[in-house]
Amino acid sequence: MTETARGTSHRYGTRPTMKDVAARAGVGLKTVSRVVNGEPGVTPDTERRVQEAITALGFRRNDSARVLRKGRTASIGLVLEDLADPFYGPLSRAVEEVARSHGALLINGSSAEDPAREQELVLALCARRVDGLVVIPAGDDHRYLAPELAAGVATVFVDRPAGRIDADVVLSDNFGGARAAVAHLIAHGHRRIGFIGDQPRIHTAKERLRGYRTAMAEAGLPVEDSWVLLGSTAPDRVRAAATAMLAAPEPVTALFAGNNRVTVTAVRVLRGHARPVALVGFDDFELADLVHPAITVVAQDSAQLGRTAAGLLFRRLDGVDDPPQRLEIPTRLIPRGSGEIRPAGG
Amino acid sequence: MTETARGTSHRYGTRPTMKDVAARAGVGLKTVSRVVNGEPGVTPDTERRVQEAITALGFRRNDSARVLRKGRTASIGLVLEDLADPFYGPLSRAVEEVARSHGALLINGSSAEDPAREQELVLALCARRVDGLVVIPAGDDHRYLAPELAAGVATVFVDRPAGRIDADVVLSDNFGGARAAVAHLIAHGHRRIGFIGDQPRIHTAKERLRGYRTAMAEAGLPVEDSWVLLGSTAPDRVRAAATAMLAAPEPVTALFAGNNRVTVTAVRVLRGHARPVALVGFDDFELADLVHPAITVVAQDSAQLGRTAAGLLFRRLDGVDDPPQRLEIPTRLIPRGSGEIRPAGG
DNA sequence: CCGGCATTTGACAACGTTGTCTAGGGGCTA
DNA sequence: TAGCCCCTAGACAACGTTGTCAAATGCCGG
Repeated sequence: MTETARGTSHRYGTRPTMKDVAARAGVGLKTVSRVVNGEPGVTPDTERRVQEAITALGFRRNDSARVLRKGRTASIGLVLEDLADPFYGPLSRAVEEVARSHGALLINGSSAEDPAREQELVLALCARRVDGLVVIPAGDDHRYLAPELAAGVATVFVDRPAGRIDADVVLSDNFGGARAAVAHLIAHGHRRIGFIGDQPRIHTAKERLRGYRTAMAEAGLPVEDSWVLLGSTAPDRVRAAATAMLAAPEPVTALFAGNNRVTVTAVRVLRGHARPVALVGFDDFELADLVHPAITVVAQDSAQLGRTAAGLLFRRLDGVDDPPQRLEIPTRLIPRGSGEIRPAGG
Repeated sequence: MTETARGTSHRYGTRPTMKDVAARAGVGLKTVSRVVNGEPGVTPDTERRVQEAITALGFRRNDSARVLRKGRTASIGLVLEDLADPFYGPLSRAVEEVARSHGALLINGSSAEDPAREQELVLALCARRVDGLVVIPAGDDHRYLAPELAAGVATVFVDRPAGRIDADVVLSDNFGGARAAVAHLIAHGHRRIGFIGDQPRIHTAKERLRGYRTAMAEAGLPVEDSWVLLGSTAPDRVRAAATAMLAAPEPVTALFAGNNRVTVTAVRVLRGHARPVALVGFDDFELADLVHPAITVVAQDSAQLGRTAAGLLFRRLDGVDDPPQRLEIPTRLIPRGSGEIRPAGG
């Protein structure tokens, strides 16, 4: 394509390197490196010549080569379920903010709740040699990460614990939050309370279910099988289940929704329902206070989860070598009205 | 630290390399490379030995070195304003999905609407040698990107056009959407319509303002200065402005909100207001239909924006070399009630 | 005026991978 | 059985950067 000597010029699509800059400035390679990295020991005059060459050629340091040489990438990976989920936006943003404050970039990927895809993503990030990982697990077996951990990839799990390996984890108080939510409904006179939650394979779903059952048991209330729906929270399925619970001969008088998607679907179902039905949802969401009645929720601070996890990650990267920690972020019951509805005829 | 011969063993914190694997399997370096990359020309028996060594050592290919050698990183960068904004979640997810289907990872960063930070991020991504960039511009001068574009970094701008350079861009029909929204209000009898929007420095805000003015002009209606608020859309500021517009001697009877944050604030203001006031918001948001009255909005399909932009980006990466394109994604007016309110006493 | 020291500069190897090229061995054909 | 070719395998250079070390220069004190 061109017979121009390498090192003096550069072809289209080929970026100029330090060698090119050095040749143009009439200095050595290492001097360019020094200027680019702001290292001392360069005459103002030399520095100016190099800077001019850099500008003229449009040189930009190749971080791949730098990484290869230095061993650190100054980037961390974030694997979560779905960026489009409003719960993860603030979390991701918080992680990014912490990364930024440490001069690191954030690479992220969505697992779509698929364990195989989670593993694929995590290993791809390890191949890029990210310095650390923040993972919201989709799967429940993370032994595949053991070699990476041993090799020094700092890893913090968020929202759900790692499976079958010992690692740092930052969780919400799912159990306590759920228990408080259901206790709240019971305190307002409800005895027949439905629960609609995610697949019990998922830690948060399991914990929230446990909170529900515990609150019921503590009040001496039975839980009928037909009051509990676990599994996919696809709107159609949730709608059908909620409708059935409300249409039963002895209908539930209140619903506890296991996550924000379920809550929204429940609101739509209840809207078309004759009798008032109480509702408490896990996860806060924007506008929960504008719906009528305003929705009582158990709020978790997803940004705080992200901030805490990223903070822990960078402590690890700074060399802190304590045994793996398990941090829990408290949840908060926000009464707004929908949970304070009393059972009809109660 | 250790006198173990390099190449046979590896120290803690040092990952095994192909050389280590080769030594352990008793084969040559290139053979390991062949196995790792699934290249042909390796005996099943040799391959097995290599695989065993890989597993035993926990080897994972170092993509930094690979990138350095091959020139392509199989990653693209996404720079947006704020991941926590619900508008960007689906967009980001869509871009990621397209990237994934092309075997690329997504690196993203938030500019926080700060041009300097946008530039910093973009250049950092270029230094990582991402293959391409999807940028939602915060600034209005992107000449700093010219050397990168010349070097072959494919770049697509989304939501707002690039400033002072010629590049691909994917936009929503902001003008048409705003015009339709305001025309909708006018059709329902409104003559005094307020507009609250972002800083006119931002392209979308400018276009929406233009749509508002055009619709008013087309109906032969004047626009008073006090009906228009531009600039920061901080809730307090928006609340004060909306309240003032409604409390004026000749108050506006309808509001057009320039983005979803403004809409939400407006809903809160109107909720506490005596007279019914019509409202149309730009951007759809979850639960807009559950608020009372349900909020009429101009919906833009942010996922479609992301998909289109990423699609265009990968076409570029595949070598398509047309002149820069400008694609426009249509918006859709979704009447839900709040825009159909007729002016009091009109 | 000379030795020694500090400062600036550059040559060179190394990081871990992949592309190219060549060597060696086994099977097939004439 | 000799010659050829194909298939497997490895040696080596190169990607662009940074760390190490040594050379060259200039300045100081004696």
